[in-house]
Amino acid sequence: MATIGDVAKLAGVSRSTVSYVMSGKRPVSSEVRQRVQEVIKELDFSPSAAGRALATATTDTIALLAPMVDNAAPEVALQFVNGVVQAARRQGQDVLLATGDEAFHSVERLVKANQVDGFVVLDVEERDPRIQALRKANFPAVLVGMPEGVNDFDRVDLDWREVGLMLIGKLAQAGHQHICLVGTPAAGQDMDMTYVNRFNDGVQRGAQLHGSTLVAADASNDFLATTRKIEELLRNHPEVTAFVVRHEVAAAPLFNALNAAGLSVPTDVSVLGVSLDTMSLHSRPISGVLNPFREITGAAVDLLAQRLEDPSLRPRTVLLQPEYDDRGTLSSPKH
Amino acid sequence: MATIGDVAKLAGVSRSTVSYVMSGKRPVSSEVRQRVQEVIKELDFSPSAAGRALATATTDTIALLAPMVDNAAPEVALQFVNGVVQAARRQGQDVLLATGDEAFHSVERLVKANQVDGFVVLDVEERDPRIQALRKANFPAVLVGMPEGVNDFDRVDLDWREVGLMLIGKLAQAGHQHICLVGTPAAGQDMDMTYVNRFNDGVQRGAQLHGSTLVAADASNDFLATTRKIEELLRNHPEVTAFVVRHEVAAAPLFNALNAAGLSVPTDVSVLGVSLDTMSLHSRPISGVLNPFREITGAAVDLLAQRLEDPSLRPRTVLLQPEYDDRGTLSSPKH
DNA sequence: ATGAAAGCGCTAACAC
DNA sequence: GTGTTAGCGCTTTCAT
Repeated sequence: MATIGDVAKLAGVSRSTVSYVMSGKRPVSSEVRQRVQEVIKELDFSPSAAGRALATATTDTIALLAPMVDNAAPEVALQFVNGVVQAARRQGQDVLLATGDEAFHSVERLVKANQVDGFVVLDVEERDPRIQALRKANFPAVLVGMPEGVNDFDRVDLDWREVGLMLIGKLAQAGHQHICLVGTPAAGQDMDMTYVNRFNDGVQRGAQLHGSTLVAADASNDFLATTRKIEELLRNHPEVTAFVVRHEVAAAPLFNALNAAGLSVPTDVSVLGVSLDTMSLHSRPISGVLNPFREITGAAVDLLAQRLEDPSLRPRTVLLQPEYDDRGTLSSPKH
Repeated sequence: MATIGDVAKLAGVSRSTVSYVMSGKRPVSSEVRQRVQEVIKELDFSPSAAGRALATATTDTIALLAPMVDNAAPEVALQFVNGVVQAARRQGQDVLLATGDEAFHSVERLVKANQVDGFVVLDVEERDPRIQALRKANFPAVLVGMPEGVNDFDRVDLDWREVGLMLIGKLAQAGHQHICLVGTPAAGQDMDMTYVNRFNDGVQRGAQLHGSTLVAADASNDFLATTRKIEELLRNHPEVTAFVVRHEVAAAPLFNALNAAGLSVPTDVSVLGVSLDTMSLHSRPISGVLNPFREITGAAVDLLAQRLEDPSLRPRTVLLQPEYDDRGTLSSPKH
């Protein structure tokens, strides 16, 4: 590979001039610029990342910490990962991916080796150990999620509380009194995800506001087990006329159980929830809100990029508001 | 951050000695080694990735090219990405992730900037442009997939032809004559994925061997559309007694259609396919083969690591053999 | 067994 | 507007 020295020699200028032509950080006469650019093309030169990193103490790479806990919906996780990568490239950044345990343990390592300029933290939990590590390292980072009382980091998320309120509100408005929430905090390891609490908060508050009665059905990533849970609930709570799912994963077993019980949607019962896309892979589409993963990841990367530009920025929180999306799974209950 | 110079000074040795203590590339007296290691601990020193990269022309980072085409099953894609990352860490490598268009266009960029040591290529297609780019760059790479006639790269994949043969064989053995293949090559953009052709090959060959009659039903990532396709097929081909799905994504709409038609599995019809895990998220588990994503990604990263050690290695192909997994969705057809 | 010094490729402060 | 040069942090050859 050609180096900046090769370019300089062939163009008959100094290496710094080549550097300045590329960065534009100081004026270069147009003839020289022209000539240098030609040589760069000719030699197919592109600066070595390592050389640049060493000189600037900057890598143009961000780390993406994505635990991808088993319990979370894999299709959702993938969209977030993909969204971050796409957004990062738009900012001229590459993405170093850490998953599983590494997502939790690599902060120190990456910081100490100066391998990345900043972090995007996915699946943030309350009292997340990564927050401590990041704080200690005093390194640019943005959290996707809203751990309580953490106001020294940039945070981005969907306003899950508002989602809960909205969904219950819609159901109450349609006349539903007895609502089943599929996927309770007790359901799995994702109970510590910040969004779960906020969503449940919104749901509780909505029920309080509208005088709805709530019952819960556990959901897991086991189709059959979840189906059984819901069938059990249908037996024990025949008064339930509506279901709310926190995400699409629970939709397939829910429809499966409803089907088996001979209940049709929305004639007999209504189903609302958060889905990933307008098109559904694993069940019929449900009314409710679309997860704005593109907006979330875009905002996260933008916040991080701004912070890299100006580290003194004070922390900001972006709370995206949900929009209701009608897919025909909501109607008024029969009497 | 401390540098190697700080360590050297504090330990009263030269920088090279510190370097050699870390690398073990030349003997160091145990007293000196001891002392140096203490200081390293004390200063919490860890070598700068950039400095090391510049000196060694090595980054300890591999690029993961994961197009994540819309059509592919996202949960499958995620497992592959995760698998590669985990395996890479075991080899002491970090992973730079490129998705979408970037997965196709970043090869030159990453190679020229010397940002990575090698590539893992996911979702390989026949006549994949990345193969050309990689060949031109003459850079270490391993393909997950088996493009025909490409024998100058390491390749790893499940033996999809054998999968097709096995599934049809199982069905034929149970007495099924009329089999529906859900998700044909015509179904989507994934028609160029190398595994699709090989799977279909195996299925065709199996049908030929056992004298089975095949019909095809298109599957897409639209639940409702796929459901309709299958319902249509059930009407037009009442003789069909068994279904084969290429992956779980098609299972949910298939069961949905079967349900609606009042057909139960395996009493009325049998269902076989490739699933991701023993536990199913979106439908009841199906008999067939489990996608050995962990073995595939592990082998891919191992091959790459070996090639990084010794670039002169001649290209190898690893074809993992499928194992049959019984989940109770296969039985003999009624007469 | 250890040290001195060159060099990896780049940027930027300092000349002019 | 351009060139010279020091230096980023590390590895490794050459001396001793």
